[in-house]
Amino acid sequence: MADSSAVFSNALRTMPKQGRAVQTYERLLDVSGDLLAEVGIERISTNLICARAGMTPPALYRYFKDKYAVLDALGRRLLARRGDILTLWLAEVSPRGAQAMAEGLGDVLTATWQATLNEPGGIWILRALRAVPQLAHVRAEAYAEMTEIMAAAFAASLNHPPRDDLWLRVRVALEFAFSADELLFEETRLPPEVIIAEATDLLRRALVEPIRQAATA
Amino acid sequence: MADSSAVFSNALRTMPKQGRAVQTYERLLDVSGDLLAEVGIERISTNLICARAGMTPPALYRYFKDKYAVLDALGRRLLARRGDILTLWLAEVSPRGAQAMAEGLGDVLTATWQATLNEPGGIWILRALRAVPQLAHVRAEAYAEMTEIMAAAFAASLNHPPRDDLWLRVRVALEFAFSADELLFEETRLPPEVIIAEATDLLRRALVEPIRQAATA
DNA sequence: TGTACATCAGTGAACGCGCGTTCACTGATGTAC
DNA sequence: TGTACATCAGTGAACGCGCGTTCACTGATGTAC
Repeated sequence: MADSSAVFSNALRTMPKQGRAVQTYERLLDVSGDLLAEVGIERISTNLICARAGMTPPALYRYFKDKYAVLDALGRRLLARRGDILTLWLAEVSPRGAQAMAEGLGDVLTATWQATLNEPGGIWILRALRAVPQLAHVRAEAYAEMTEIMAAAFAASLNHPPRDDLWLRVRVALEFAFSADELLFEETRLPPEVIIAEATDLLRRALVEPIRQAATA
Repeated sequence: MADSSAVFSNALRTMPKQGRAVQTYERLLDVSGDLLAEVGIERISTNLICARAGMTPPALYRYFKDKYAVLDALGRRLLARRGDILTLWLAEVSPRGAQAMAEGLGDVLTATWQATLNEPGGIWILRALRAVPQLAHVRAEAYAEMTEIMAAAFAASLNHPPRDDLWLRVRVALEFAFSADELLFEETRLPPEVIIAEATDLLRRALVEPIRQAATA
């Protein structure tokens, strides 16, 4: 499912070839995620990452061109996982029509949230991607791609509503949906199920129903 | 309108007293915003801010306890301006009922977006507030407060729908609404009016209509 | 209105520290015969 | 199956630079009489 050209940026130096190297590579990313949560984007450093990973700096620079390449790879890895969830879900549910999609909305929101929860520093990676100018394009491209996939799935499962309108509607809905993630991490006084239920309800009203109406009108 | 306890954090060292000092203080914040957009949150530095502002570091440390106090103040200033817009709008429109609020939704979205546009580095300030652990609470508190105000206005102008449900609905809607800002800055291929119209439509369906139904049911 | 003094606003120069990154190297793993 | 060699994976130690912050100071503004 994961397209390797999306997962690995060209900012990488050497691809890990041996099993041991792959472990090192993944470990550096995991540690980076943890540190992003602990010390934040403007305190994290390559030296710190290496120390925490039990390695020396040249080990990092073997795989990553520079500091931003680490964050770039970290972001792509998480976005690819989130993207896979959406793609899998669409493949499963979109042949069954808009009704099924409306009903499954809560599931996919939950699954996406869980993927971010399971990723070391998950939410902090998403936030860093937004806040660092050098990395913003990674998020932008991933979201544009997801919009494309989702709009195509909607168009296919309905009576072909106007293409551009649909694209924009899906784009806005996707942005709304992913901002629910943010809420889930921030608003910890409320149980996640309640927040997800609420967000799902809003999205259903906002996205799915209008499209169904447009299709049957 | 602006509550000074919200605008000025206690991380400030000395309050500016003379007119010249106020100018210096505001100038440091403006420059910080610009630099946030130019070099990003993890490249900005106190030395850089001072150099760009045509001052020396001790001038900055006269007013700000440390580097985070600058970003804290910068964030509070922008959030206060955005909050004022919401408060003013609610005061004007909420006495005229839910219908008027639904109709004015596009206006307040536009005004909030404009406020961020006019602020040096506006969108980058919002992003930085999210991405830096030490600052995240500033945004969280401001949004919680806005939710309170907005929920109160809705409750007052309707037949008192259940308090907790309403709070959550408004909280989610607010998060959605502010994520539209992000979209406006990111998706520059589309004209802003189109994005705002779309976001407004989704929010109307998501927030205002359900509450009206709940109130009349 | 002028002067003496107190307070406010900013400068010049530097501090120690950790940053991102690299050089020259050693040890571990895979491959050919 | 054993050995020789090539390639891959990582280490040790350090570099120059800019970071956040401070000390002791000078100049600008306000205030009392």
